[in-house]
Amino acid sequence: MVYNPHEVEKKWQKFWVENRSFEPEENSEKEKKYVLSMFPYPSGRIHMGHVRNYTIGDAFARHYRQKGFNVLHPIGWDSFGMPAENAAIKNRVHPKKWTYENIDYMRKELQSLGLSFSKDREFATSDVEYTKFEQEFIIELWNRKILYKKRANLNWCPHDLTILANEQVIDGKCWRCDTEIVQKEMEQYYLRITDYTEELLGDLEKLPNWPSQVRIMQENWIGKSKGLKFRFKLEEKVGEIDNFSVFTTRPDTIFGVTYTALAPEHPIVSELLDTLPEEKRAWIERVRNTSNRERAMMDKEGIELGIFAKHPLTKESIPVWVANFVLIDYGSGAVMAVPAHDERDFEFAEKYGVEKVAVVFPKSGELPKDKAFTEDGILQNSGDFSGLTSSVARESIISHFEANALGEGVENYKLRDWGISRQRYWGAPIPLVHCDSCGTVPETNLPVALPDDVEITGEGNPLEKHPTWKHTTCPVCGEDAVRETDTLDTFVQSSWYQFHYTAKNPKEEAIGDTKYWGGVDHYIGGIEHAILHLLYARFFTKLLRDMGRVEISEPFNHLLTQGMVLKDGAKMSKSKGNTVDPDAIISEYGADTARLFILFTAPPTKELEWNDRGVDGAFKFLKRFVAKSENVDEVSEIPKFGELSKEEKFARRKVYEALNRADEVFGKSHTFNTLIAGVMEAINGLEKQQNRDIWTEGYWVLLNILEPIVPHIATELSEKFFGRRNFGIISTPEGVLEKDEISLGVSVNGKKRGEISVSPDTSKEEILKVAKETVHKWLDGKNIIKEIVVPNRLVNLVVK
RNA sequence: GCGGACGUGGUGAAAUUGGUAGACACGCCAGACUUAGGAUCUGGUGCCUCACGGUGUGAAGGUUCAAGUCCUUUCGUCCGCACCA
Repeated sequence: MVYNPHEVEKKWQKFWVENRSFEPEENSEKEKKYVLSMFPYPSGRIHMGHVRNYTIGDAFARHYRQKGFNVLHPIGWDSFGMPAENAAIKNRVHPKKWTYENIDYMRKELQSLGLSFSKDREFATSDVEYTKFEQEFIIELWNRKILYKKRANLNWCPHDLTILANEQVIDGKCWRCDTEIVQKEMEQYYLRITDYTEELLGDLEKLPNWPSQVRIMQENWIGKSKGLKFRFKLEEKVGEIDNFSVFTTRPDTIFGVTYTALAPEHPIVSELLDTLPEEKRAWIERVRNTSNRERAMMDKEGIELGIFAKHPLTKESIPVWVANFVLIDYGSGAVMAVPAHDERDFEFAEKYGVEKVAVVFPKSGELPKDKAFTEDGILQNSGDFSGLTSSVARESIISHFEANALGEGVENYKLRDWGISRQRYWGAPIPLVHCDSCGTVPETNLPVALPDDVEITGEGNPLEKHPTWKHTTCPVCGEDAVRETDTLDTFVQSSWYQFHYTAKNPKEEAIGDTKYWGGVDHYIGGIEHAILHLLYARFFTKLLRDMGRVEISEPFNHLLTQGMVLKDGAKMSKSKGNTVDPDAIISEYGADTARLFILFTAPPTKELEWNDRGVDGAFKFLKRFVAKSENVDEVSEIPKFGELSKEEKFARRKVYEALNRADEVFGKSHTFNTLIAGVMEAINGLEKQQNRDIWTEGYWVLLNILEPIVPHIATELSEKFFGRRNFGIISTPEGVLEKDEISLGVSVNGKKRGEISVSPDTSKEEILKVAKETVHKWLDGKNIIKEIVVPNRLVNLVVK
């Protein structure tokens, strides 16, 4: 038989579509498996990263179907977002048209890979039905006060009249028009993710099947730190304000405070602004207009406000500064500064000649002169706390503050509330209406759909500029009112899409039977989503749970983060010109070759270096495998065997070892490369013998193993020889894995000196006898002082 | 700076978790069969050595009968976060 991938692949892809082969069963008694690869953004064409992502997921899905599970393996489209608007600007094509044409094209591309997706459950997040369900959630979140409005500083491009995300600001300039970005205070919508901080942090421990790397990244992102929060009383009131609070993780250094510093946005600064000399005011304004990211690159700078606060313990007078390194949205936007024990404070104090007071000293050695001593040590010059170690002092000082009502031990987090409004057209409208008499109220007539007749120029928000869209009536009082023109961050859509797939009709139901389908059993995607998407989806799951919509707290039971696909050592990208087009590979070699290469070349979590020769090797393997079918007979069950030769037994053993490895690989290690290697070993074993029954049995089993990996050719061969009866659970015959003879390495003093072959039931004494004969040359004239026999492994003789 | 991962042949990688290092492939070498086929098949292939043998998992130590695997130090590569008080 000659391998003709294109014919075979076309045939089975057609068959699968016509037979609706991959729809999950309803009301099934079977155990479920939910396999999901992260859905793609419909950018136009699939790339090798997609091929890898969906091949891995498909292998899981097909494996579990064979094992008798009811498998949900869906696909959808993350179809809102900026690229559609950029395409609209560049090519004067409507975002909707561009998006849905891309989806149609990419759907065909994915189909050509033979992926076993449910057709019924496919949807795009820009579908108006999806928008409607999402808006219902958003309104409930608004009513529950999880969604709220607040003013905040944002990156504003004065030319394009739009807010930019941090990653769209390049060197302080707009990525599109190169205009200097300013910070603009605007009203934005936020989701109160900080209400769930502790749960998001604590539940990471309930995710043992997530890579620890991802859990650690989320933990760092949440950024919990423990410390002391206390107030500095101002010596004179500023307006109505007579104090400000600070947070420190180093209460043990509190006697070393020589100044305090406020963020430029701090209320005290705003209150004093008009009274300050022109140059100081200008400096504050300038820093306020600088993004956090840029502030981080600036030198430490500040100005003295001319006001003083009282140290809570020493009662000394402490000057109050404004500094560019103090962030308004962490802690309370103010810090106590200890230049002797903090690098930033040190740098600042050096620059402005502020005094440094050392209060923590190293347990051994000298205090450094040219830098801050930031490690723990022993306290001195610290009143009653002198002599304590830093860690003890931290506890005692916090207790002292609490006992005297001066402050309290608190936990602080880096995680901020999630800003979800975007001033863009191609997104889900926030379904709120602003009414002069009723305030901001939810729209009752959902969905709030996007208007089609828009002009997209990149300047301003097209919804804002639309002549009629935003004008509506108040759903409460019926008077004229204005729609919210912000749309939702696209991460909102991808935070709950995994539940939408459980709906058997995605147009009618937001969420289906999650009692049955529960969380995703295998979630596969790129490590680049380690924080944002995966954190937001975890958050949204908890929200939906609290709204009574799902029964679970975590959406993804098992997470597999795939490595990147590289070419010539670098990530494939158009700008580098090192891309490999999946369509070209499929038309040259077929989908099965592409799938086999991708799974064989590297374990899925590692980077995969694309290698044309390797692809060729995968193709050759399939060709050779198909050619070997000449040794196989058509049967409807596995042949039975009597006495077998050594080679025949070896071949059978290799075949069943591969079968057992399949369970290990799909269930635990996910190293498909070793599974394929096992299949290759089995074929090499089969080739060393001529028994047609052994070949037939081997083919029966190996096709079963290979079907999740190379489904088209495996199904074709299975149909031809076995009527596809071999796609199910195959048990391992008793004794087939046993060896007649085992080989043991023989070492003397840990160095390998020989090898022996014995039958597995050979006694330890006999093994030692043979071993000693084999390596007698190394034993002559020496005394054996220890004999170690490791069953099935080796013999080690220790001599002197 | 902080956090994490990883260093094994010419290349991609294995190694049942402390037990015969380099499975399985790619490449390369030799041969066979062919005559234009994406060829195929057989054998060989860590390094040094004609060989006996020696040596070998980034480097250096250590623990152990035994270390790619555990510990210490060190060098290098990659990733994430980064003025978080």
